[in-house]
Amino acid sequence: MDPANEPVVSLLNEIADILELTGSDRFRPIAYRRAARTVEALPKPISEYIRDGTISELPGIGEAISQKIKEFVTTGRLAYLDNLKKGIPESLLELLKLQDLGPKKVGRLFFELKITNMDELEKACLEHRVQKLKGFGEKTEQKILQSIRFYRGSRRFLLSEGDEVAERIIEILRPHVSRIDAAGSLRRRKETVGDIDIIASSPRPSEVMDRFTSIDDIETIIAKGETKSSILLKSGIQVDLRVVEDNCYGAALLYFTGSKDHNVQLRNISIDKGMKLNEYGLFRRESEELLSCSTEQEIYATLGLDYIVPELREARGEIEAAASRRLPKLVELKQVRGDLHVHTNWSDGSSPLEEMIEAAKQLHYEYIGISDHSPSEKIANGLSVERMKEQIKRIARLRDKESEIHVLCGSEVDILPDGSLDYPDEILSQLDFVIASVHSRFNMEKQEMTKRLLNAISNDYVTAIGHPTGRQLGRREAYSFDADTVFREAAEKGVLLEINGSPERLDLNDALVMEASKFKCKFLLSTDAHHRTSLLNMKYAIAMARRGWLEAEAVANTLSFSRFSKLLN
DNA sequence: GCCGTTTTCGGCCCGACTGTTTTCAGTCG
Repeated sequence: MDPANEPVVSLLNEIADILELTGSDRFRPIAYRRAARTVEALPKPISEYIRDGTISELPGIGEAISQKIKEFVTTGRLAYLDNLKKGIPESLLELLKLQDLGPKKVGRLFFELKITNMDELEKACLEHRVQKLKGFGEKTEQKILQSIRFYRGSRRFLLSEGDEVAERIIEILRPHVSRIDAAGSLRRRKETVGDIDIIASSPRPSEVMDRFTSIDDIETIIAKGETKSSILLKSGIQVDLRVVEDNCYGAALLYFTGSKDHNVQLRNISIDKGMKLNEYGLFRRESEELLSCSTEQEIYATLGLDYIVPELREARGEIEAAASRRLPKLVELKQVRGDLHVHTNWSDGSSPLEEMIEAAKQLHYEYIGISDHSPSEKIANGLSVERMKEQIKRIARLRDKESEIHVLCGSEVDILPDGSLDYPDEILSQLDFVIASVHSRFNMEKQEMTKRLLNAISNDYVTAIGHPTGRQLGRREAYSFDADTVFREAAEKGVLLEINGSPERLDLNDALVMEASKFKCKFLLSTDAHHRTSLLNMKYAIAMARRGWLEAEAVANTLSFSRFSKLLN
């Protein structure tokens, strides 16, 4: 999400929360939440949509909500919300984030027990006052206490962390199932995952559930049923398992892959066509006759749609594209022919040059580019001019010996605060390529940072901008810069934009890839590997590229070496 | 509050699981 939009997303969600608590029309909060999701997915600050008058064209944002956003953005306040909040303590809303506590229950806790915040709720549970309320009981009270503990330690997880957990659990369950896959946001390759959804088919579901709920690092079993169970692992990550009959596996996989908005759109199309879609299949609405369910492909086809890969299922126009046969032919991992953002133990990597080259050969790459750090990165043992010259010679010798792979010598060169580069032209001119990155002064003013990046782009030696926003998931926000201006200039000058596949970066992300594509930018997929095994992280760069609707044509390192090297000159 | 190849008004995805009920409301995904 563009950091500038965060307050608007919170605003819309807060309105939805209060509307739910006070329990008026049940669809109004849904509308606000949908609008919040739309704003969250925007690649640019909402103020730009207000300025060019396109705000009310955004899905789920109509006249009323766009007026409210305008008021909030221009004045920093919203009279409607101030009014709504009267009599509702701010701290009450946080209780809605607790698992198994929704607006109805929170409302009753507030009105009947005068509970206004998490600590008071915890106390009331410990004193067994909550179980005395009608409709609440002993178990509810225990669940609330558990939810509070979970909430206090919860966070979203990196896609790579999710992969690791899912792969392990799938291996444990595999002997008991016919088919099994990770679904949900993990399968859609979102940059972070909140929990893990696994879907399986088996003739003996209870056996699968028994195995699942006896995995050794379980903190608690949240729910256990014949077809659906949830566990919380000690690591804090929740895993949901759904077991279905094998003949309807496709329908279940489709349903549990989401996204929610994509599913809603599919269901609406089904209704329009006199059909009904649920996790058991696609049915004729009147007769309940089963039309299709065994594979996702078949279900999309029955709905008159081309197959939509999971990475695109975000309700960003993919359904319209599928209906009119205009889906992009997305770039694939096997089309990537080289990796240029690779560190070695010359700077802060942990593998020697030779090992990185060897690892690239095992991936059947045609080329690999070495790009250690420049002098300013003292903490990363950046290469001085002298050491850089030495590495250039060393790589030249290795290159001559190599018959299987082309070895390029480049550098990840710091973009200094004024936008100049961290090596003199004498060095830059000897390098095969330059990835220019910002590693310092992240808190510059937007205008200044934009100028800094534009300066770097205007340098003739620069091949690509590395991790263009500088964000690190869960740790550091993106620095502020005018993305459109930078993208336009990069496209103009033929400077590539990196899609950095390092799991804590994923930079550019999907939304910014889509935005940059509007300016016809070209991209460089890379891993920023600091160890030979990290070259495998190319799959995460691919994930962002595919979620950003990229075709191979827009990705420079899908080119053969001869064409790629022409691009470098 | 949003939205429209049957609608500018009347809909708005749909089923599983849990706990507290004794037939169902609340919550979740």
